[in-house]
Amino acid sequence: MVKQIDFSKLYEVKQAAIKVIVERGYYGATIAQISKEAGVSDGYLYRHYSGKAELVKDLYIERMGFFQTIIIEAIRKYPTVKEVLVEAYQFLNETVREDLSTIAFIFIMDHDHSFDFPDEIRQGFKAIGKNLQITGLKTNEITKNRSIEEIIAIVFGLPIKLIEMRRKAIIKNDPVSDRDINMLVDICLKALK
Amino acid sequence: MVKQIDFSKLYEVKQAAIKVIVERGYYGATIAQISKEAGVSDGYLYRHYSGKAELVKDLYIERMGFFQTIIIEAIRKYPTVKEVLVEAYQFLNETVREDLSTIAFIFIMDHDHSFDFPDEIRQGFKAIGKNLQITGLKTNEITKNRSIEEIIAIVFGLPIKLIEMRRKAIIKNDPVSDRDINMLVDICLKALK
Amino acid sequence: MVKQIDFSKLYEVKQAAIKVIVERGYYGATIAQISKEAGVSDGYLYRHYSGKAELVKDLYIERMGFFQTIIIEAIRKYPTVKEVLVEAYQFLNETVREDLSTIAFIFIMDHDHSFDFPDEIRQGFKAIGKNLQITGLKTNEITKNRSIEEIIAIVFGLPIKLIEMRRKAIIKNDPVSDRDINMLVDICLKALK
Amino acid sequence: MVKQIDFSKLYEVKQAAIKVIVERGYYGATIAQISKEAGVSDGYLYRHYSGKAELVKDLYIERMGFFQTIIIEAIRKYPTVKEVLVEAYQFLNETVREDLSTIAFIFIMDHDHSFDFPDEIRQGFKAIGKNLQITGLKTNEITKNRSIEEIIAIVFGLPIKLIEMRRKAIIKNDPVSDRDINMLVDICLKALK
DNA sequence: GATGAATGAGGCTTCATTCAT
DNA sequence: AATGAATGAAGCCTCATTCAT
Repeated sequence: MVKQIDFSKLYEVKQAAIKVIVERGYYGATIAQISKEAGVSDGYLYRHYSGKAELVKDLYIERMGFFQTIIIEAIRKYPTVKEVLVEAYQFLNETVREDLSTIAFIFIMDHDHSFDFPDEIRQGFKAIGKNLQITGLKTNEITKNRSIEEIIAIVFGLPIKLIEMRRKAIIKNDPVSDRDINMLVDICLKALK
Repeated sequence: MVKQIDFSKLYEVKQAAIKVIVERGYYGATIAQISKEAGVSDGYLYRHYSGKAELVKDLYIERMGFFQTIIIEAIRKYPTVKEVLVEAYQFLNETVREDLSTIAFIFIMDHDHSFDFPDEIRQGFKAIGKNLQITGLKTNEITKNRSIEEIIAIVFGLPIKLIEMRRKAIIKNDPVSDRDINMLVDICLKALK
Repeated sequence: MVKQIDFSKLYEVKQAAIKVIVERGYYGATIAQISKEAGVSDGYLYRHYSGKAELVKDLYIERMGFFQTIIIEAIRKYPTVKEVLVEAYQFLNETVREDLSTIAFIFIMDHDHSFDFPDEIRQGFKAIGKNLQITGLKTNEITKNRSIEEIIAIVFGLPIKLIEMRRKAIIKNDPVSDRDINMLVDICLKALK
Repeated sequence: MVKQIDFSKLYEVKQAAIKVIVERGYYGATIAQISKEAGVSDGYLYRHYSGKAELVKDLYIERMGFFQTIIIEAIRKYPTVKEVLVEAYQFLNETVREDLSTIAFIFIMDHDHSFDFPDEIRQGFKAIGKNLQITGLKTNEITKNRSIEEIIAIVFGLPIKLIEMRRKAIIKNDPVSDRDINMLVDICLKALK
């Protein structure tokens, strides 16, 4: 009756899903584990989603969409690409630091080829690329030779690769630091120019 | 007098594994699908590998290791980072064009949190980073502020992200072209400097 | 409000397991056969046991343990070995007549070299042997030359062999009768003296 | 061409089969293991037997039949049941001591309900029972109340149970000794009378 | 609305058997 | 005659999903 209860339960389910998926991967995560972690029954989830796949897709859209929104708003707010990048990477780092698993979850789904990549997220990246390009062209931070696709590759490819390398301990496995972020911004700006 | 092992079958299995994993992800790929695709029996695989995990790990080491070897040899052969990158990306593109899925496969396993990342590949990346740095410092193509980790992130993060974006059709889904490669080399060199 | 565990189903599974194992041996019995015989799904079993081995071990402990309990209580209740044996063999015959296969099942597992013999059952036999000896020495029904081990061999070896012979139809395959039991008691008492 | 070679190979296969079956049970023993142990190919066996089941059945008949022959000959040779039993149990113990696995193999198959018990072995037991009865009635070692079935149960049930108990270490797990055998003979004679 | 007992399709793997050489 | 590479049926088990309560 009272929707509040629902939403908090649903929130628990989502958090549990992220936690378990990060720990064991999408296929390794079972409904039973997620339900237990969330303190709800196995069947509960099916009252809100058609199944595991839908839950995860919704969750991906919600979290990745939020991240995209942050960036889009940063683009609106700041006049330079540099400021946008700093804001975006700071967010990646700070806001998400207390909840690192969300970013890990996004990564996992992002690279799972069995995951049906949502079109709205695709459109979001396109929009970010376009708007970054517009900003960059105005401020001369981005060369006109740089395509939208390249811009996205640079802006997202570098931090993602860095985080991945840390996870795999290629060179070291420290958490990403503020210094790392500044360096990333630096590299991106050079690559964009 | 005795039936000989048919190595072409093994090759078929590997190709099939890559194909199916690229289509459906590691967990989404089943032994039955791989076997069917390869035109062998379900049991065949187990005469050569202890299981699915070993097949995939071996395959990853084989393919990623080959790619690393190409780069390491390019570093030995060429005096500039630019030439190394052109060679490496050309390889990525030409040699692998007829079998683009190998790159996608590597990418998938690369980001799979349940995949036990092979140490020899980790060491390979480290070596590539170090040697690229040495070359780059000599030729002034790489600033001394760029750490080995950042060099690897740049050199591998960008092309991989581009390929991944093409797969997801973020902007377009054309195969990667020579023009794309030249641009990638360009961006990398800027980012390294 | 919630579906209750249907314990009759669990009972059916146990009975089915015994039936199928008696028909085809431990390894010859498949989960599919047991499930079908019990009228439950293949997966049902795994909600109660970690697997086939655990089901069977539990079942063995349950049934053999019950039999041991009967004997131990008979020893407490009756002052002579003869009365204990009559009670025990009657039980073997009457209580178990409608479900003779339980004895066969116990026998199968008893002789299966891959079966991890439960220590509690081992201890049960030891206790029975010791207490029978004590009783028998008091009543002069057991010679002091008879070791505990020999007592157990006699008391359990004879009826079990008889039942086994009936199964294999060495001489005949009638069910064990009251007359058979009296004769068994007789033989045991002679062997013990 | 030379049959000798064949027979020695076949002998190796049989010995290997026994060894592996004793180690891992009938189902646990694989053709691959047996072949490897025997130093022949997997396919070899199928040139002499229709399959695993036939190999094992033949082997059982061969070995159990040999044991039965020993007893039957002992009955012919000796005028008293006691002497027969001593001979039989001695054989069980001494002759087989150097090849304990044969007796273990017989036991395993004997108690495997998936094993199709060979009729000729059944007949062998019947014959042994009958002839023992004839001898025992003559010498007064067996009461006329003792049926053939009971005689077999006593004569085979006791040593088998003892050996089984040793295997399971119910009381102790020493190998069966000469003293044990004398005691067994003693007990049997009492039980038969 | 919520539960969780029960289901059963489908996954991985084993291994007796076949048959080209 | 003998081999052993290859097969594929069949086993055990998992887990997303259903539905009676």
